[in-house]
Amino acid sequence: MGVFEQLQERGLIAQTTNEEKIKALLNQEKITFYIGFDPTADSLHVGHFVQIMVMSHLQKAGHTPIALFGGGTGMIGDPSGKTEMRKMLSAEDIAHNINCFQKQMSRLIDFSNGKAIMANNADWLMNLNYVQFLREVGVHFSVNRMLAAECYKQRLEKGLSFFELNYMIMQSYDFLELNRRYRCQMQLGGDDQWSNIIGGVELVRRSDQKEVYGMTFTLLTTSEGKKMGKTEKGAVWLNSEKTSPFDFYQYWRNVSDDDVIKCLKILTFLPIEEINEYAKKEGSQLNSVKEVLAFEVTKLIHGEEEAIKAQEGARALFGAGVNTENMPSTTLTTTDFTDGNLGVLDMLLKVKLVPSKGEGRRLIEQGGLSINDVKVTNTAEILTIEHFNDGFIIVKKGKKVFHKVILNQ
RNA sequence: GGGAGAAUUCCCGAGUGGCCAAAGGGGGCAGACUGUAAAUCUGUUGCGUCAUGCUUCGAUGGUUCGAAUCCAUCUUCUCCCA
Repeated sequence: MGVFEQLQERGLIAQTTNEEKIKALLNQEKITFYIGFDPTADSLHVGHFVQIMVMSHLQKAGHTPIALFGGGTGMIGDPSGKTEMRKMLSAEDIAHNINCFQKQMSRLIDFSNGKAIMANNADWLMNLNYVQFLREVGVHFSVNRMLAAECYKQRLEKGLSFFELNYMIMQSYDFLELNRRYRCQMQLGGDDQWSNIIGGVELVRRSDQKEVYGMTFTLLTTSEGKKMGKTEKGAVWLNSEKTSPFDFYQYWRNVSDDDVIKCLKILTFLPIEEINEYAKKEGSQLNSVKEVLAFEVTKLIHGEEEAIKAQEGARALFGAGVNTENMPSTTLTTTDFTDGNLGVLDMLLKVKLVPSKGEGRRLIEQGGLSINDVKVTNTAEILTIEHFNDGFIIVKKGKKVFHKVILNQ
């Protein structure tokens, strides 16, 4: 089975510009392909993870990935599917973000010995001559067709600036440039990038008369159609400082039944046969499959050691034993106390379990807070140093959020 | 350049002088039920030493006993004409 079929079987492929040709290329030749990443934050998130998995699959099949960072396009921001214009990032932010991306990506992609390439489109976009660019590249684009593109429709209702309309052209130009520099033959991306990818494919054909290809993958959405990897607190990040391995693990541990198999296919390297076995399970049996998913995904991102820690931590909390070792924690010192006392509400606020005292109060009133397994009923409850005789207390918020509060005397 | 309209609490969206911390929905949080799932039901959702206190309705000033609601200026956005 070729790598194309593998990707297909895992449900990764959404659209292709020419399925037969791409299949032949991927299965029989060694090609160079690229995926673009917009440096809008200082960490990759789950959405990027899918792209990286695909890169990795293809790299293992002998192809050469180019990770293209949008240092230049990031100066504009992709309007696709957005209802509002993105706020502009400064050049310094972008450089910093790219740096962070590179570090994280190196975990999953082998960049040694030219097995993969990193590029930054700022290298060619920033020095473009406007008139020359319009003459060479601009002539190949039809505004009529661009406006008809699905991704701009939403924006047309709310207003779209010329500034943003150029995003597509710049991304297309990237393909042309990468084709010239690295003989890159294929662009991959999330399904929301389809319009932009086609733009590039057409530009290369018109400008250099070369045949190149594009392919998109399924966006990782929940069964309800929402983008996956978002929580109320924002995105689920791959950076352990922004999303702890424990929380990361818990995110996957808690996906809904309908999404488990899909996630296993897309986000892990488990053999498809094994996944198909899991897919036969039903009902509450699926619960254990979620554990597999959470473990595997955490292992890929944070390493096996962290994954084991997270798993043990979670099992201990939700199971019988009391293992508090790997729980998220906050350390307080005696200076956080006044005369050896600390109100529960203040404590909750200090460890950021709650954004305001009002919310903490409500939490307690509704019976959602326990300390060391004892339900807190009084909002005015005072914690003293004695509560920390073991050196810490276990705070449980709701059913799933555990936090260890350590006292550093 | 000319004309019309809009800006409300996390989001959508009511509210057009006091009864407005502001309807309703979404989302969030908590409780019940469960499988650390989904669905459902219930409560809750500006801040506070929470008993009548404080700060919110694009910004700044003004009118008034009293404004999210009226007036002026400004900012941003949408639409129509050029």
